Amino acid sequence: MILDSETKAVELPEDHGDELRLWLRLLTCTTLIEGEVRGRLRERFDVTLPRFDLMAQLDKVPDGMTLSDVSKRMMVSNGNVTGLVERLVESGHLDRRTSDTDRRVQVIRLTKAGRAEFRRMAAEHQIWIADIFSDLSPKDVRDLMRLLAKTKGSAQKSAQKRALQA
Amino acid sequence: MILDSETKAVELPEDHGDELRLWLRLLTCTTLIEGEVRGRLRERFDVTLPRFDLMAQLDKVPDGMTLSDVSKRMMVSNGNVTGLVERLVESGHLDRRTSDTDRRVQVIRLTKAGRAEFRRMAAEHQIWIADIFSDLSPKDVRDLMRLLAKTKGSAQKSAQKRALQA
DNA sequence: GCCAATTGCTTGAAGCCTAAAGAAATGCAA
DNA sequence: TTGCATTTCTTTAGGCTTCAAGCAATTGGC
Repeated sequence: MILDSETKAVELPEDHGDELRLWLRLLTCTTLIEGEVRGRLRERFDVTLPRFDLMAQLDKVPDGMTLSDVSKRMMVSNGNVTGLVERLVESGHLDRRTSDTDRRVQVIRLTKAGRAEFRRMAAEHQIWIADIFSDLSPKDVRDLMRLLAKTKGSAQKSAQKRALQA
Repeated sequence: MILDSETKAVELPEDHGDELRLWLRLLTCTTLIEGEVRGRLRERFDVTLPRFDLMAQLDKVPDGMTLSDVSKRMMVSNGNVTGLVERLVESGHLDRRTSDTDRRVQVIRLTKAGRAEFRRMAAEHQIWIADIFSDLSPKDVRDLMRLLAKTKGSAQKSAQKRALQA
């Protein structure tokens, strides 16, 4: 039986196994690397990965960000950020104040000590990452960057589609 | 100042920015897709991603696996699996018994209902994944598979190196 | 100015996750 | 056989994470 592309509408069971295998491999890579980074951050600096990630976001901006901004950039829920920030303020890494123009808004920044601490960690972190990817050639890295950009776009489109239906 | 490759030993600050950017992009892709899948599993089947993943592992083997096996395959801690299994046994998806030959070992399997439920979810899940990756050509998929395999190998090597030092 | 909708954040309940310590069973070597 | 190391799993403490509900402040339409 031969079918042309128009016939798709009848919903034949297509083969989607390749995409599934790709997704599982992507997930494996990320889990593996994440675990490795988490372990090194812990044993070397006694810091958790989420704390490090949050500080990384703040290091990019001198004047701080709102909790919502952090939440969007880290792609985690608002409530999650509330707790993380709480602990990092407690430990003296972060500085938090209410916005002058909008009293709902909390602006957080790295303290001087927090920034110094982060820079120290980030320097090593970058070397770990380079080591983890060291078998990849510069071309591999470029190709991966391109393909992952395409993947990201595709995933966002798909997510967008679902969001509209809901 | 010109330096040849021999001079690396003096530890010049090399440029590792590309690898870092690659890692962040990889992480973004995974987080994005994971969130999407988590949301769909929740709204469509009221199941969590870890539960689904655990059931996926068990669906591959008819005779069940030990908790340690599951733990290794899912790349999560032992204690984590203990809790997950507990809840899935409670809900009737899993069957658990102590090994006949080694009383330390717990063997878990999908129940009949659990397997049916999983198959139902997996069928849709696979379509979601295909949709999420739908902008990628077959060649893109192949290339990504290859590059991620290389990445996985590289990361494992790096992790291995660290494990030996410790 | 007033009210409804929206926005920014927090809280609470439930579950996920890790690292570390501990209990039970096994295996192996003296 | 005895004793010690190892393996398998559980427990505990602490932290991360989501979702949903809720509160407070702001915005926009009238």
